[in-house]
Amino acid sequence: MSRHISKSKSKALYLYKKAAAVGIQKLSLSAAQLRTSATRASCTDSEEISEGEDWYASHIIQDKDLLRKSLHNSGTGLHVLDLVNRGSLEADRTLYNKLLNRCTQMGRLQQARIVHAHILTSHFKDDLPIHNTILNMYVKCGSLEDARNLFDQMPCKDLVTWTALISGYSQYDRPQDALVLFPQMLLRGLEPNQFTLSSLFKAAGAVSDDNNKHGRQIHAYCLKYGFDTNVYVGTSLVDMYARWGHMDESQLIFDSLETKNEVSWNALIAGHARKAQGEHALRLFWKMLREGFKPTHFTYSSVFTACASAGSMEQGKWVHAHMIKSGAKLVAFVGNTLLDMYAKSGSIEDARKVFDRLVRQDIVSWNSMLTGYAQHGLGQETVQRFEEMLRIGIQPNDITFLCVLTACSHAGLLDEGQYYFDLMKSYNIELQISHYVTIVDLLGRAGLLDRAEKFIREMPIEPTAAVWGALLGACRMHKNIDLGAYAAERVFELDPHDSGPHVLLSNIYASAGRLSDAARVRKLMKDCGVKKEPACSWVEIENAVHMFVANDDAHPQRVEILQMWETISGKIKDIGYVPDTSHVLFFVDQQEREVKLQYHSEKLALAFALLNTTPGSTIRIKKNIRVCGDCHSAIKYVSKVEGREIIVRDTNRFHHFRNGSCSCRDYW
DNA sequence: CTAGGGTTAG
Repeated sequence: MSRHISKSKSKALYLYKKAAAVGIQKLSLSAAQLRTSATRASCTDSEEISEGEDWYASHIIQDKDLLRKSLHNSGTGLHVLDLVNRGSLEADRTLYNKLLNRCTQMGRLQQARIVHAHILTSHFKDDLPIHNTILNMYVKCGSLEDARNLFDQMPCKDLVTWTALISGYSQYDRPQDALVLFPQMLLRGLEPNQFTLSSLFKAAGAVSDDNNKHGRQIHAYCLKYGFDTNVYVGTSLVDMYARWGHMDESQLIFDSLETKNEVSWNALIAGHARKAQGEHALRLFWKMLREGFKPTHFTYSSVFTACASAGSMEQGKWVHAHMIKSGAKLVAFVGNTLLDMYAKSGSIEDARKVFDRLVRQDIVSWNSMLTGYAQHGLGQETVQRFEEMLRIGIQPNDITFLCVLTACSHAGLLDEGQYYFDLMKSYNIELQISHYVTIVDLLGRAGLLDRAEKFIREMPIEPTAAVWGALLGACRMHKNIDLGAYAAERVFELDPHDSGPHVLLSNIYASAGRLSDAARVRKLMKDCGVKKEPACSWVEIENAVHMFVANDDAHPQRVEILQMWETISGKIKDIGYVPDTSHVLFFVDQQEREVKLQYHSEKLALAFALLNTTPGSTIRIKKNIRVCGDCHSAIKYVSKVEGREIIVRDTNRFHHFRNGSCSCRDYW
């Protein structure tokens, strides 16, 4: 008996080696690679292999229960192949499926290749379902190269084969590869099913080619064959249109869904959140609850993002309370968006509380927290927390450094900024254009305009419009006309459609009294068809966000708002406020200029907030462009005379006004 | 055997 075993053992080993060799060719692997795979497999699965040896020692394995028990252990269970090789075990479909599933679940590519090689020597070498499973396994292990090789080598393919590869490409961010497979599949006479279509829509949502041709064509196909009633297909359609930014169509498809689930709602809500339509996203969230759907982590994550973009902390708090009641754990993926919501809607303290309560902080949590400190102008705090992060061994990434550099720039920490820029090399972090922009900003804000220009000239990569734009901004701040005009020219060349540089340059001229040059730049901007985004401010009062544009005369409370500003304006002039008209570019007399200034949107929002909030409460205003010098000065005085804390969120930072001064120390 | 939704910067 024992002689028989040893004979069959050597024969099996010979076959296995041959099997591996055949597998090598089919898999386009070198023999060396496969040997490495095998070695690694035995290393990582060493426990199982020794366990396998024990089994071998205890004679022939025919007991199926014992086999099942072996597969219940952790690891891929690869050692059972040795038993097959030794002739102690018959490899049937179930066994191979179990091994393949195990490799898939654990994402073990090396072991997956070994099982594949083994199958090629068995009588399943031409079996279609088994090969589909192998293909799926490679996809789930993240190796689309292995998946594609196998796909190309399969003489017979069915719908599942094609769908598995299409879904692989769509999941791993190769939408074009997924989309080109579809017509090829149709040419071979195969028709898609709901699995194929939902993968294709996911892929199509990630590309926006000419008028989204691919996605729309597949949508038409889908309608023709009636697959759109499937909830997966329907949801992927909702998501596809949402990713293209076509929220009306997305909503239309959503409304037409016969069956919806929480994923459908999430796709729609996330779409609005991505487009910064926070109010809309929130309305949908409450509607989702009313209709009896249970929010998931995905939902909360999108809703907090929506609140962050809308700056609506009050509603964000309600949603937060709702999440706490639902008993959901504060995991990083959701917690990070919650943290960001508090930071962006003005409460760095609450953001910090969320950070401390997270189940586990990841790199995004740290980055969000640092960004929060940086945007609130807390430069020292940012640097300290960053140092703490390094001390406890958290590996920073490119975004971390961007936060820290931005913080240094905004807080005027010149030396620290340069030090951290150099430090990036020792953390092996690739310097990106945004890091260079921040350094130009850092030098420029500090008034070192020549050094900033020299830095740009010596950059190892080609400067972009953003780099010159940072220099231009610094020139405006320090009123350097010549260099500013030069920087502006570079920006016009590199990005002719941005209104920012035109506005900045005309501001530079205007503040130097060169009003005809200012007007010339304005005219140039108009002639080139460059459009300036209208300036707006928002303020949240009792769960509703109110919007204001400059010189708003359509507002229902218009008269009261203007009266309120008159009163305030008088009060702050009494304690020293002098309207600064240099930020206004119109050819008007002094009196009229002052009128224009008074109606800047943040002033209207502030007056409205003073009318509609209780005395002493904090006022939070959001702006879509930078606050002008005059408004900044006026708000400082208002914070003093009214005894209010006023928090203004700019496009890139926060201003905390309290008792006559601002957290930015007039440096922004 | 094959399918859909979520985070940080600028």
